[in-house]
Amino acid sequence: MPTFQAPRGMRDILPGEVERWQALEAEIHDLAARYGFREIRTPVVEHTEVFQRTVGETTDLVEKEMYTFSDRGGRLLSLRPEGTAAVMRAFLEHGLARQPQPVKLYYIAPMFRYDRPQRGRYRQHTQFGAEIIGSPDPSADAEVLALPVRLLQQVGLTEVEVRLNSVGDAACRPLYLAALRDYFRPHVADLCVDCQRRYEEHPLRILDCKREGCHRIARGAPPVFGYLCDECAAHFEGVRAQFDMLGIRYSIDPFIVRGLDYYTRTAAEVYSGRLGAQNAMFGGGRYDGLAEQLGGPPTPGVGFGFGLDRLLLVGEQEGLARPLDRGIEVMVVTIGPTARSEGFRLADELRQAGIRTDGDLLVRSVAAQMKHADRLGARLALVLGDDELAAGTVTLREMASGEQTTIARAGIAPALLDRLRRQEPTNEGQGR
RNA sequence: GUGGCCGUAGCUCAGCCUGGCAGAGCGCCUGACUGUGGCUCAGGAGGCCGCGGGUUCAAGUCCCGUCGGUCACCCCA
Repeated sequence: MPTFQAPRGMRDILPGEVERWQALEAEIHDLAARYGFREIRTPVVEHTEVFQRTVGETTDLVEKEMYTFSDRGGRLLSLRPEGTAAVMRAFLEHGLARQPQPVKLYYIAPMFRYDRPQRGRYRQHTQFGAEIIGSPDPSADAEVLALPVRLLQQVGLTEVEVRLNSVGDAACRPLYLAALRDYFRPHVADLCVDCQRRYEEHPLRILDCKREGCHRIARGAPPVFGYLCDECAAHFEGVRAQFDMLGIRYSIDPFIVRGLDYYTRTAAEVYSGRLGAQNAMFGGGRYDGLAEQLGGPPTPGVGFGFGLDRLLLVGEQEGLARPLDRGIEVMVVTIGPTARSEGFRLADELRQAGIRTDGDLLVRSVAAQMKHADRLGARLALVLGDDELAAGTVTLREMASGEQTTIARAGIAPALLDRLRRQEPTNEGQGR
């Protein structure tokens, strides 16, 4: 038994699984570029306040899920639990408002939350997120949210439905909260303890409660739509119209509330039936007040966060195409010390020519080297012994057929390259 | 943070109920006459039975704790 394990809720991604990540990440970079998004990388750690002031003091995320510590200089820092606040911080810090507007940014980055781990919920997970900062128009909402939808379709998950809602803005939300309090007031005693607290702090969240009792009461609550101000109502209509235009399926769900305080107007989520309890694939929305909460000028923004660990879990269950691993193509097999040393030169030559090549690092017998070539899935073995050295040749063995030919040592790299690329397996050579 | 279930070799698991020498398959390594893999055969390495404590003549097996995983709650991606 190893003495150490990875920290709870965190895991190693080993060869075999890592290829899925690489393929997915490549797909995302490509998708984001096609939609005109540029990548941004921010530190894994931020000043704790960045999240406290934006995500909300009373949210679970800030209240009990952050990895917070003070560094040796006495600064209070946190591992980032989500991406949007950090991106906005960077936007403000570097004056990106002076770049051509709107600014379209995306990231693939690890997030940290001190949760109780289970399948699909990790203390370190990776999110793909994108933000459009600088446009208040509904088309911006539809355009960022199209990204995760297209990604899902692209990886083969076509049965996805976006759930949409509007949570109002600074103008109309207070009215709605008041209306909710009015509605829940006579029911407070019947709500769960959490919701009784929510009644005081954030009655919107009661709508989100999954407890049967609370849910039954919440079902009778007045829907937000009657309370949206004209601007918010128009915005919501605009987003819907854009979704229709793009042919993106969605449903209206007045119970989508989002667990982060910075959201205004648009709120969106997508779930998967394949994920058990941890079923949210992505969530997002508009956050027009976020920049001001960070001390910046009023700046509209909209974005989402997508859980890639969960996407891969679903993809695995759906049996989606497994990316080819980049195993070796050629194994150099040598006999005797002189050939062994020459074999190193040969292997390196092939590698520089672009061929995935391996050799013997254990001074093994020819049989063992051949066996190793087979285990690693090499297509060709190049046998090099005293005979070949003397003749200036190499014995080439097709592993699949066992067919052997003698070829010249000189100019071998181009010859092999041609041979390998000419009769590539049909599904190789695309999508990287 | 709450409750349930589960931790035995690198992997998948049997053994636990009913305490008595730690096992299988796969994988890994070596060999089967001189320089050739896959199939087969033979051999080998590898386990503080997650960790700690308790009960017992004796604990992988029973009890408690703890760490980790998992399911649900909660929360969320």
